[in-house]
Amino acid sequence: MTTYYNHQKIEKKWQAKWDQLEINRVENGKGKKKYILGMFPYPSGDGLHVGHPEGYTATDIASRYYRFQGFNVLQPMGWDSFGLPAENFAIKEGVHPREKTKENIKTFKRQIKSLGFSYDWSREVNTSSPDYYKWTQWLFLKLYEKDLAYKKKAPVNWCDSCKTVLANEQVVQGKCERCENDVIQKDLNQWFFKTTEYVEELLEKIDGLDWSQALKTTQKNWIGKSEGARLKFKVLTTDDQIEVFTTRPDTLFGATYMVLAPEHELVNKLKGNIENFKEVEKYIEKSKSKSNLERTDLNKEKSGIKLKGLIAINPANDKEIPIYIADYVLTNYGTGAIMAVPAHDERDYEFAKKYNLEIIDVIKSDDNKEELFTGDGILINSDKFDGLTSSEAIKKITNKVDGYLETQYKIRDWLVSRQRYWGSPIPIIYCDACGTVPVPEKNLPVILPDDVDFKPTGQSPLVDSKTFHDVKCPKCGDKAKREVDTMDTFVCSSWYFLRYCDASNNKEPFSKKSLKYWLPVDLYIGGMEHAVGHLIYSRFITKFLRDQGYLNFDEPFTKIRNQGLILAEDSRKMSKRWGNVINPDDVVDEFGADTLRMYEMFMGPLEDSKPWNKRGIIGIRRFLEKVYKYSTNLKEADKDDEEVTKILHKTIKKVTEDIENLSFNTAIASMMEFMNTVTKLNITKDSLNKFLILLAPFAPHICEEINEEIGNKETIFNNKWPKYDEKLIIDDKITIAIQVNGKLRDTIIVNRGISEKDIKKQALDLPKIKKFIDGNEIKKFIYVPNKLINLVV
RNA sequence: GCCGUGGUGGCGGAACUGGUAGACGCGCUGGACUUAAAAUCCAGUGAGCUUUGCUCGUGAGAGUUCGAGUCUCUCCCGCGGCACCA
Repeated sequence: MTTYYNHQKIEKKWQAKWDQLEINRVENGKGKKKYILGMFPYPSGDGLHVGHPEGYTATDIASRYYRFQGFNVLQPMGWDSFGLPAENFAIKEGVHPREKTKENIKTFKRQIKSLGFSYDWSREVNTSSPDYYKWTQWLFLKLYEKDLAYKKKAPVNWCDSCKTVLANEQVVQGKCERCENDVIQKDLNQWFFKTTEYVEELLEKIDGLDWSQALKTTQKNWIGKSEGARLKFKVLTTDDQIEVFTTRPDTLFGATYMVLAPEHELVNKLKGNIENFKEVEKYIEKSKSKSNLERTDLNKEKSGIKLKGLIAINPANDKEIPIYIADYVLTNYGTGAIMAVPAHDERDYEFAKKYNLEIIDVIKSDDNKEELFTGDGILINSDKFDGLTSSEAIKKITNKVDGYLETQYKIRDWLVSRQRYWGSPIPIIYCDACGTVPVPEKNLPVILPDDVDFKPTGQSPLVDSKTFHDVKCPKCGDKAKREVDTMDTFVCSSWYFLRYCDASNNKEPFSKKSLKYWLPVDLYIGGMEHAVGHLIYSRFITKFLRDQGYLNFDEPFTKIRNQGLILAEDSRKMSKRWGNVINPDDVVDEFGADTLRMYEMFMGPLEDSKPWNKRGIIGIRRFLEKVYKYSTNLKEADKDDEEVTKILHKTIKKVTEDIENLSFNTAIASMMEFMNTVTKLNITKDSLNKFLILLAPFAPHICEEINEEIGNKETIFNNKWPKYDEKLIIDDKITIAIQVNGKLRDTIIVNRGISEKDIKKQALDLPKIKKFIDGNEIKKFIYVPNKLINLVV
């Protein structure tokens, strides 16, 4: 490729100059603000992926644009640098995770810097540095103080390949998100954050946010609210009761049997009453051995076993009904037991058919005579409740049987402890005498020790560290032991956006004042994969800190956009396995950062996934060459002719609006149109300057270079964003489309504002139109001013 | 299954509240420059046909309308989320 401009030279030159001028440095509290944020990367050993520059270019364009508009813009960058890959690398290669992480960050930083993003690097954060994780530990202590961090023995997700527990959010389709190993359930004593404390607010406030519908529903589904009632069923000849949660108390008269989860405590408690306990035990063993995936496989036939000798009483009609256990009932949702209404629930219906159980219709379906009807309707066979609608009956029947209305959620508390090394230590000490004792704030940070063996054994490697593990109790001074688990890396990333506001504060995690000025984040761009993890956690932490008086807003991220995946040329995901990965370094080398930035923005809408196309990059490079060539050879006009003025103002308008809407692809298209128009013409230097400012957020290096070459003294980024004049965009001559019966037949050019009478006359005089009307009577004449005419004959 | 989202040339994609479908870019075709090529520049480029022009055309089918890529209904397909959640 011939190069008309030397991108390697000028991009380096301006990056150094901007650094030297510190033009991207921002101060707290100066004028109107924008906080524009891209999700900080995990600095992996593979280096930057072309997906990173996509989101980061988008935030950079927005940041530069708002600076041109006079805003004080915070656009920071940092490293989400704790985590498993560095530790696994350490196990394999014997390099300490700290060293490996340091090296990776260095590579990432070089790569990111080569793209010319306008970050304020003085605010760089690094979650694995003690200056940072000190405050992650502080956050833990604050949550602990308020009982929102607690330790509990519970069935948890365990990945036997990663040798650690996982949060629910890290289990995808029953598999470990990281290594795709089957996740198994284990009863372990683990630390949790009580996200459920804020569940109602987390759900409710989603609607008010400027997020994509997809993101909103994903998060709502994850929270999984359902409203229903809690009802109790007596178990005959015992003092026990079975509690169930149901969303359909209106169908209670149709409950013909009950089902317990195999793990339900009553099964063991009442084993003396169960005549076939041997068989039952066998069934329980069998379902325990099934993986999560098997158990939740929808296609499999339901199985279960009757608990012989146990009879429950339907509280609505005092009927005796049998009790089963079946693994289609989950132990960790609701009460782990259900009332089964086969006439009005698909699963119960299937089960009842298989085991020949009674089916009683209690809701009249509209018209169909099917046995199964799952909708709402009018009650029948329900004694005095007959004739009520479902919604009326829900309350009344619940009241009658002394139940109560209840809301259930799918979301669980956040499991935050991990049995691995490369994470923030949990600031807790266990003392035989005093119990669980939090590390006093003044003793933070609890430093991650070096005398450990990284080999994962299922216990945290910190267990082996003499310097770390054995400690004095802060309360009584006796021998005590530290908590050896570390925190989930998502704890670190749940508050990093706060730290940027005050990144070098060593007295507190952030000053209230700095948060008050910068937050909430005005625009947050990142991948959709964080919909249920990071974004829920950050919202939870924000609400918690608000309630503790540290900040004064409810939601951290007012507006989120999720950049789409960049696929490989073969439309598959880029992957080392397929050998189709594009390295941004190569693209920057060959075409330059400006070209890469603009190409990624030109590929399509930000939120769509789109395939890479090597040829497509050339189009952008050609465009930039054209701009460079044209600008540096410009024969200045004294005055712009009308056509130039018009296209310039049109372009200003389009680019301005498109940046605000993050429609970067069409903004670029309009700048190309501008160039296509003016290359044949001479324009004034003033107009050229304006155009260069429009382009500068997209291609900062080349615009800065041209700006200098055409004799402007100051950096282009000291300018104001150009304004457009709507009046100058309007054409005097306009093209009117002429349709006959809705079909385009001709167009005419007329003066703007022509009267309906005049244009009708002109239109009817057109030979083509005459031909189509052909003496027929005109039934209707439709005129859309300055646009079109439709003649109906 | 439920929820969300999308389906437009050879390709990536444009089209504001219904109003000239295919902007912009890639590719392709022809031409200029060149010994030649690359690069660059100019022209063309949805399909079909009986080619001054006409017909068809935005996943399929119906509807509303003077007029539908855009609105309504039914269906098909892709992508993403949840999924035996009671």
